[in-house]
Amino acid sequence: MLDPNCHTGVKTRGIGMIFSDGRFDAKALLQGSNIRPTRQRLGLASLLFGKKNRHVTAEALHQEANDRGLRMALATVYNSLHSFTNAGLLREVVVDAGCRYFDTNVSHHHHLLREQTGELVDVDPGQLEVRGIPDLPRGTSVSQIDVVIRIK
Amino acid sequence: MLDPNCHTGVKTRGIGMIFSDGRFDAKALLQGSNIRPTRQRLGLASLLFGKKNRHVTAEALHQEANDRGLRMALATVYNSLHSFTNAGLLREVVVDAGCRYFDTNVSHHHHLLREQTGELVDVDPGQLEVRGIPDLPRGTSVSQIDVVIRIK
DNA sequence: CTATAAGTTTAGAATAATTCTAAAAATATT
DNA sequence: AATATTTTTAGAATTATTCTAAACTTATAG
Repeated sequence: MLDPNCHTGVKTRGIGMIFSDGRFDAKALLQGSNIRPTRQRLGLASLLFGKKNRHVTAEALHQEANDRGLRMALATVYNSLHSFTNAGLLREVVVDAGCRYFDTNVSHHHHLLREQTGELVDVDPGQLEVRGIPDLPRGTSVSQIDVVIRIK
Repeated sequence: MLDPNCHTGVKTRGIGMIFSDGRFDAKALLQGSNIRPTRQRLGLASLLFGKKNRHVTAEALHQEANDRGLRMALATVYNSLHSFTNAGLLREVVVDAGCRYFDTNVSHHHHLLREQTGELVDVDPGQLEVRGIPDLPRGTSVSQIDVVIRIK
């Protein structure tokens, strides 16, 4: 049986971004999505896609970049998150009316939210099933179904 | 079979808030929840609970109140929405990272969101079923499960 | 009823997250 | 190398919301 976390395994993002030593090729990933591999974007891509299934806010990612010595403006983090999202490398998850979360897992899945900490955990759609989708208004179609399990 | 909209029928909010002519007694509702029936709160309660299953933002409700000649500050709308929510008369629905929606249907149910318009429609939990809740971290429990069907 | 206490409303300031602006810097193309 | 295009940036602007403290309303006590 597959590891549930494999849904967004690095491999799903294209070919040629893993070095033989296992390191991650951010440059190939960005170029494969027609995003210029600038210093800032490469740094952010490494932070985001070097590990599995991350959920970040712009603020937190900016902080993390800074902690690693990657100096850049917060606006650049926002710009990059939006570029990555438009390219399909990230998707936004709505779990909080106060700020935006971006998820490196772009395949269909759901979330478990620890309300105390704001921590998000992916839930495999093979495990969690939604049945009984209602009739939709004429001329509309489902664009996405999100399930959020809030725990405390 | 029950009307799905009946879940938050006015009756579920307590006794004594419907006049014999069908009009809605906002004062009794608020008093029953230990909320002082001020002019502003009475006006907002009438707008909110006089009809079934409403989904409002503070801005929109403020606008609506103004249009009906109920003059009040936007801060009062926020205060009232929070009071009502704390009293269990409303619940917040998270479907947008940009602003807060409040739902007059406080019973367990789900939502259909028309992405084009921002319009929310309740989905009865008897109709839509979620199966396969994953194991939770030790010491935690489910506080709520939200399903949002986004349509376009 | 009045006086007093308690709670509410309000305008405007403050905050938080995000987006915008336009000039400087980096990257790509000729 | 020169030029064109795109990106980054600091700081201003915007949006939604919360805070503040003075004025006002409502409730309670005498």
